[in-house]
Amino acid sequence: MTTIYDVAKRAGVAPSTVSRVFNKNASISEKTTARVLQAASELEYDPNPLASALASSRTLMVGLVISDIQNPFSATLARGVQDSLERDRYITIIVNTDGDPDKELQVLREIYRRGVDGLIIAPPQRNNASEHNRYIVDRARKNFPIVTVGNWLKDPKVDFVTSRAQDGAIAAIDHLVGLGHEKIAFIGGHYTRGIAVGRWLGYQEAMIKHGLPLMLEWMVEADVSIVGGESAMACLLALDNRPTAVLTVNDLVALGAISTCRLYGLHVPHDVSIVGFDDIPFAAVAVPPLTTVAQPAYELGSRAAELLLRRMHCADAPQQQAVLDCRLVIRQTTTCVSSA
Amino acid sequence: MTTIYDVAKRAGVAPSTVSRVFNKNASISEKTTARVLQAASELEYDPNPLASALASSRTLMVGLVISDIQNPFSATLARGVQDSLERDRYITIIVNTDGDPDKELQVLREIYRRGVDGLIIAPPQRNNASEHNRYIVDRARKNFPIVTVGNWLKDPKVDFVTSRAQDGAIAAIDHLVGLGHEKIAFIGGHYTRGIAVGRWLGYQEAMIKHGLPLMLEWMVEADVSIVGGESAMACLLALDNRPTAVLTVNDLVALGAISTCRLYGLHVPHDVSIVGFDDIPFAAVAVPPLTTVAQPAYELGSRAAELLLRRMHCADAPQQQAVLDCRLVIRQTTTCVSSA
DNA sequence: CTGTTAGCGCTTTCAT
DNA sequence: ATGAAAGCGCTAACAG
Repeated sequence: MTTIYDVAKRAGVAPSTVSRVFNKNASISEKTTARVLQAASELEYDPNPLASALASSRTLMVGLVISDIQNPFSATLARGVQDSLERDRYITIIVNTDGDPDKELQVLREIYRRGVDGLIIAPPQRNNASEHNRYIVDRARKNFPIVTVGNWLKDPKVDFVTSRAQDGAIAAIDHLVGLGHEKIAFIGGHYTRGIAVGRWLGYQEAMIKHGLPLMLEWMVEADVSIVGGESAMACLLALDNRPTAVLTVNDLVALGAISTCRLYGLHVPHDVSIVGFDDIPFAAVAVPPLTTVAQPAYELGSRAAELLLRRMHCADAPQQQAVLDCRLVIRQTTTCVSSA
Repeated sequence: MTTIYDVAKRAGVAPSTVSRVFNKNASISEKTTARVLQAASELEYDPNPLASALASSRTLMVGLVISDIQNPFSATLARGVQDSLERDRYITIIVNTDGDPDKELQVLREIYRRGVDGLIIAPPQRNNASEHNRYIVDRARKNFPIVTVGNWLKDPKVDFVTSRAQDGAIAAIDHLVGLGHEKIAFIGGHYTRGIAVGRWLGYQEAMIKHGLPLMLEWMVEADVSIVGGESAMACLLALDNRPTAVLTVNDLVALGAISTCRLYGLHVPHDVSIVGFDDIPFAAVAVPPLTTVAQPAYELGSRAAELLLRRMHCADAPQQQAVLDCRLVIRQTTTCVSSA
């Protein structure tokens, strides 16, 4: 293991000079720089990140908190984060909360004490009074860089990026209404989850706008997974007053819902129209190809990373935010309401 | 920030004693332990992992090298790794290689110099003479804990876990032959990729076993993605002598292949039977539901983590390995060959 | 069972 | 522009 001292000795300079050369922050003469670099390469010197971290309290690590990496949306977002961050030599530590508030707080703590330089939380829990949101805001107020995705914690120290999911949901309902649907249900995530809120609101807003009834039995909470979609759809189909169309909180749920329809001998879209959310890669190759509200998952991640980088450079910059558009992708799970 | 010295002073003991209490490795009297713990909690002491890492060269971090977290198989495997590792307070650093050997070597280096305590590589490149495989084996021989998944580097210092993918591929071909197919193609990953090799071999072995021709034009390499499957299938369909069935290297490719079939007006399974590999969550809800060789992705990950943990505890344990079974899941993308 | 004493390898004032 | 020196907070011999 060759250290900064070895290099210093060989180059005939002080250790601090070597440090400066490698961190290119102070001004060092061309000549010295060259000598140091020469010595370093001869000795195959490789700076030790741990020592550096201890001395400077900068680790070049950032934490990414998501609910589950197995969700394609999260995975794509994670790639967006990682790809942007690695250009600046940061590594990303991904932790899963499984949507459990307790676990979220726990991983948040763990990752924070590990000394990450910043945090991306996608999405944070929704309840602003909750212990972990207080935890997050506390850190942010102490100038610890945090950006949230999909849900803003309403504190000027917390940067955030989000998509216009609410508008996306409205576009979906508009589309459905345009096809003649009036009995439109919504399968949402558990209401406490942050990222789903815009979808709930968009659904409700659009229904009201069109003068359609907001029926409690048509708004069902589900796990945001294939299985969750399956059982939620089963509930809907058990109703006397069945909806003719349903908007779902994400594509996984939509796929599950379609699967249940098939199980019940119902044809999608002729008997039931279904709209998903996210436009994960499988949406396009599903059968029928899924009509869905596309969210820019990768870009949400990369933008979050960019905001975080800027914040880490400059702790007292004004609050940052980025809001990206969603886009309704009409494929083949939606059609005119049947006259039956 | 309260340090180990603060706690030591308050408890009236030496710093090293405090350290011992927190690492529960040495024997400390009940009484002292209690006093230290008391003092620590009063001061809200939280050990600094960075300092600990520098002093002990143990970081409680392990690296997980995969090709792409967006592949559901990798994502599930990653959860298997993370869930097992976090019980022992390790964090997992996930890096993607995108199947690029250069990138693999680069991330391997980066992660290694960060001081991870061990490495899981899933899968490593196949070429044993390649620079990065030499790199891996070198580290392992110097007692750096490494376990590979899906491909063994043929060195006794490298532990590994794999699945009987070859048997799985054989079972798939047996199934197809049982349905009367003789013109069976294979869409594989790029041949240099590690994990795909067993599938190639299984396909070939089974074809030979059944006395069926191994035609070059029926063995096509593709990106292991939906898009890769789409174009590979297009190649197959452009052939004069079209296969009636195809085994694919994974479900993504299978889904892409099915999509292309539909585009060409071909019915799956009546015109073409398709078998996937992995049994990702989408396989079951695909239409038609995908016949596929299920791999225990999560368990591959968790077993890899277990082997790694053991290896990290005991550097000179004998070589470890775990081989898990695959299982053919027959759904609805395979049927008897049509007499047409 | 516990204390003393050196570091781990780098950064960072403070000088010059 | 560069050097000297004092840590960052913890661990690990070694000694007793």
